[in-house]
This record gives sequence, structure tokens and C-alpha cells, in this order.
Amino acid sequence: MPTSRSYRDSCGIARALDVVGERWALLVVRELLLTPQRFSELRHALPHVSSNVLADRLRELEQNGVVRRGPAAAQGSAEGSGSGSAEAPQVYELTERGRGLEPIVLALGEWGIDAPQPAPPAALSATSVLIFLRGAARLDPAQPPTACRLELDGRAWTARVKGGRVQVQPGEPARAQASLRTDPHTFSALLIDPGALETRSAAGDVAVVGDVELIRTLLKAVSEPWQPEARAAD
Amino acid sequence: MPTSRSYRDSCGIARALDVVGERWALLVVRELLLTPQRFSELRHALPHVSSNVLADRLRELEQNGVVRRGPAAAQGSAEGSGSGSAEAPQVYELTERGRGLEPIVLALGEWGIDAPQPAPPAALSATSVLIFLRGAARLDPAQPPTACRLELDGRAWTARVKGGRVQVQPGEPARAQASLRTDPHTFSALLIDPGALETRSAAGDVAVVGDVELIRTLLKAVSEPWQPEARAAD
DNA sequence: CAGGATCCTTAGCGATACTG
DNA sequence: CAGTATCGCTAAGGATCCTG
Repeated sequence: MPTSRSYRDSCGIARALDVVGERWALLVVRELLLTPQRFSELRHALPHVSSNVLADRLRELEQNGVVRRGPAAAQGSAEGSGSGSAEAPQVYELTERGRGLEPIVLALGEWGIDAPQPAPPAALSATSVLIFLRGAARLDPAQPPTACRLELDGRAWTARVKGGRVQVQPGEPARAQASLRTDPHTFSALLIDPGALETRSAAGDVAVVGDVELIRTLLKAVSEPWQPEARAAD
Repeated sequence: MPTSRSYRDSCGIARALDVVGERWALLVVRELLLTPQRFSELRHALPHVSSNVLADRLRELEQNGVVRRGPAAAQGSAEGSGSGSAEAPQVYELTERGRGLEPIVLALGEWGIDAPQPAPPAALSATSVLIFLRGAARLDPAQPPTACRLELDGRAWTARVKGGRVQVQPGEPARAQASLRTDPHTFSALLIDPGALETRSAAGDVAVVGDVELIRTLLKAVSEPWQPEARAAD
């Protein structure tokens, strides 16, 4: 049974919250920012939401034009190992209207960086860390464009370095200089402390293929962001 | 009893929602964007929140460093009619951290403009319409600076026109070219249809003093915003 | 009278089990 | 895999009552 209560306030802020203010709603939007997702993928990304609530939120968001449900369209690269038929699994994706929430959700994320950490065990989705990487990474703009393959929770992403910033896209890169496979928590730990790459790699938490230095550069771009140029004495 | 549930997600977005994601929390922040407010003022601005929930939200927001509670400090002008003692009523105000939510709340408000209106009767606070006015008004930057007195729900505000935009401050203006007294709903209706000023004034819904043309210009600045210059054929 | 605290009721939430 | 069904719990909603 979907939620039907309203703030009954004509203000735009209240009306926005009538749509995306219910519990879990904005986290569902967060999960769909980078790519459409299936129901089970959303459940895996948000392990603390119960299935009925997730179904309710998706239904409401769909009715309010924030999310659209349909067969996975011409997405990046092929997924699964099915040979020919490709029976197009159902996925949830943001509508144009839903995409309008992106700057708001990202701003909320920046504000939340200074908020206290939840008591462990805490969840951390691949989308979360990739959005964080994309938003926080700063590299030398002179850095030549490169592509990295990132595999998180068994799903492949393409991270491109371009103009000092990092772009993230779903799916396998056509050609990549390096590949890194791990889980979101380890990846987050590496963004905070890139020096742990050796240890984590030896422990089997991370698998690196290709240009290790490129991976190191990418990781350091968050904890040691590139600065435009030291002006004078500080 | 304050809420204590958490999304248990390390992502900044989820942590932000742990702080301001509870019901009514962001609307309380909205109410405090323009000026500190007393408990009873908040209740009047948010008539559909019950007093215990409002008290809970304020306590939580205070504990999380978003809101501070204390005696009304050196605010603009005197309020009430007390002669000398001025026993400083308790007010709630945003902390520096809470003020960091301002761009997020404003962006949410813009997004919500396209959201469906709630079923009447709907609330509408003075703060809401003033934030809307401030955000949506566009005047000719060549317009000379002026000050208007706006009285909404029995509280006085100062609206200054400056550089084509409107600033809103609490309290009485030192000198004003014009004054308009009405309720938030009527004011909102006038922003949408400034032509109704005559009728509403005759009906006693609005009281205007001083430069009526200035009031008209201010109202029209939302429905007929000033455009930089028509370039060529559209 | 402002500023809550206390009560009771309702409904959204959370967890688990179950089904096409 | 993608949800639905069920049920106990707890926060929200609404009214009343307390306290300086």
C-alpha cells in the first residue's frame, strides 16, 4: 500500500517533499543516477530497505513521473551470457524529471560528508562510491585522457579521466589501460588511503590488472587532489 | 521521544538524510532561512505538524548542530510592545551548518514548482512566499534601489530592490517607499496575477500605502520577469 | 499565553515468509 | 527474479493537559 500523506503546503519545497520526501525515496534516486537498475540490484544496493517498502517507493516514484519502468533499452554493452534472444529484463530508470534531482542529491551528499558515520555495519553501494569518486577527484588537467575498468560487486564500470575530472559510465570499456576489481567498502578505503593498495592487494581484497600507476593516480585524485598552482607564500 | 532510526549507509547522501530526512525537518529549516522563529511562530507557519513532532524535530536538529536554541539576540528592530525590560523570548535559528542547507532547500523548491498542488486547504507560510519572491523576481538592473515594507501574518519584512534582484530581511525598514499588508495566500495570488491588486484591495484583502506603482513593479517582477534584451528574431 | 509534555489512535515502516 | 502477503512495531497525527 503506497503512501498517500501530504504536507498540504503550497510551497514548492513541500510539494517536492510530497514526491521525494518519503523514506528511502532519495536513496532510490541516488542508485539510479548512474545507470538503470533492476529490482534485485536495488535491493542489493540498499540492503536495509525491505522489499515491500522498496516496491512501494518505486511505484510511487513511477506514478509521480520520477522513475520509469521498462525493458532494458540499448544500454552500453551486453550483459549476461544469453546467446541470442536477449529477453530484456525489466529495469527502473530515471525520467527527465527524475534527472532534475541530480544536483540536489549531489549537494545533499556533499553536505552529508560532515555528518556522523552510522554505526557499523553500514551499507555502501557501488553507485555511492562512484558518485563520490566522480565528484571529489581532481587531477592535473594536462593528464592525458585514459580509461579504467572498475569492477564493483561484480558489475563493470568505465571510469574516464578527462580534463582533470573523472567520468563514470556503466558497462565495459572498449579499451582500458588498467582494471581494478574490489568491493565498494575496500574501494572507499582506498580512496581515503591509497597507500593501502599494496596491503589490500596482497590480502586478496583487490585485484589490479594493467597500469598500476594509473590506478594509484586515480585513487590519489581524491585524497590528494590536484591544485591549480601554489600562488605565493601561503 | 526523538527519532533514532538510521539508513545505516556510509554514503554522504544517506548520512545527510539521517539528519534532515525525517518528516518535517526540511520544512523547519525552510522556515528558519529568513529569520529566527519562536516555537509558536513555527506552529503557525506549519499548521499541519503536531506540537510533539515539531518539538521532536527541533530537539533532533539541535542535537545534530543544524539548529540552535537561545534568546533572541540583537535582531533587527524591536518586536512586541514591551517598554524596557525586553525579556528576550526563546527562538530557534539556523547554525552555520544549518545554513549550508540553504542552496539545497532552494533547489528543492524550484524542482517542486512543477510538482502537483496539494488538495486544499493548503498551508502557505510567509517565509515560503518571500523565498519564492526573492528567488523568482527579476527586475531591470537599472531600477534604482528601493525599499518596501511587507506585512504578512502580522509580521513586518523589508524587501529591497537592488541590482534587479529582491532581498528580503526581517523587521521594519528604516524608510520605505511603499507598504503592502496582506496574508501569504493573497500575496501569492498577486505574484501570479498582479492585475488582481485593484480587486483584492477593494475587497479589503490587501492594504497598500505609499507608491502603488512600486508595489505593482515588485509584483510583476515574478510573473513578467525582466529580460536582458531581445537578441534577434526568436 | 507561550512552550511544551502526555495521552491515544492511526498508518507507514521493518522483517520475514510466501508466490508467480 | 520480482515482487506480494502478513504481522508486530514505532513514528506520525491529533487532542488534551501541564508549567512557568
